[in-house]
Amino acid sequence: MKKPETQELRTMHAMLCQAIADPTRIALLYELNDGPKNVTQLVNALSLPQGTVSRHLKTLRERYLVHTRRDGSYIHYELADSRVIDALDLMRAIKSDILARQRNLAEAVMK
Amino acid sequence: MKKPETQELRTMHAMLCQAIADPTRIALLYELNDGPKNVTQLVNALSLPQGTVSRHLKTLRERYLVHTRRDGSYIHYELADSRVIDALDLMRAIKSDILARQRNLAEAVMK
DNA sequence: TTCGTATATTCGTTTACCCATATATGCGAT
DNA sequence: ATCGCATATATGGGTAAACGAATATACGAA
Repeated sequence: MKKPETQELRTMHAMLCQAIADPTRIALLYELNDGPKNVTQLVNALSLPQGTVSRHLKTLRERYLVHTRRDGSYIHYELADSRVIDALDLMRAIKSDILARQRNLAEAVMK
Repeated sequence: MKKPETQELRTMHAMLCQAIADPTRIALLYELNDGPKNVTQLVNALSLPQGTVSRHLKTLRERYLVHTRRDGSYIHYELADSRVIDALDLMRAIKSDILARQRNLAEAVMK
């Protein structure tokens, strides 16, 4: 009864995951989780070159994880689906557990 | 009160996400979600070259998303943390919604 | 020891991504 | 039209990661 995902669907799945597989884009997504922001605000918040921010926003846009709303000369970006934050939080929790386990291991070795 | 993640932590976060950003590894993780399997079983399940499977398993191992148990000449792989499946499911749900929206859009244009 | 199966790794190549810098475009104001 | 700011994209270079094919290692059985 379990139908296998086609290769194409899995590739799309992977492309979506790839979108969140970069430190800058992770930071951008969390920033946008606080509310819509324009590019300049994101540049200031992350202290990154404007070109870099725009490039990563393009990646997120192309994968439909953010969308834009023009307001005069500003373009406001916002999260398209807050579940991406849930997914990021899950991965972050996994990471924290891995780190905690390694810390415990290190302590055990020290004694 | 919100402490910013260090760059290093965010990089680790991204490395974990990168681990799930490949179609083959996604397939491997879902396979392992059904229960532990050895490499040959995974090779047969996914119809991929053994070298390819081993290489991707190494990636997952290095990031602590799977762990191994040797049993005679077999090495059984199992999920280290089932939350990674939850994260993958979230991303898959997001993907499905994107596809549905595009289908609706296409239909609307047709009429 | 040798053989056969299971798993891992190496090699060479290609593809894809990241960054920084520079340049281009879009829009409001003058 | 031009100026200035906001945003986007193009270019070039470095690095990482993907693949197939081949080879190496680990283990059990004989």
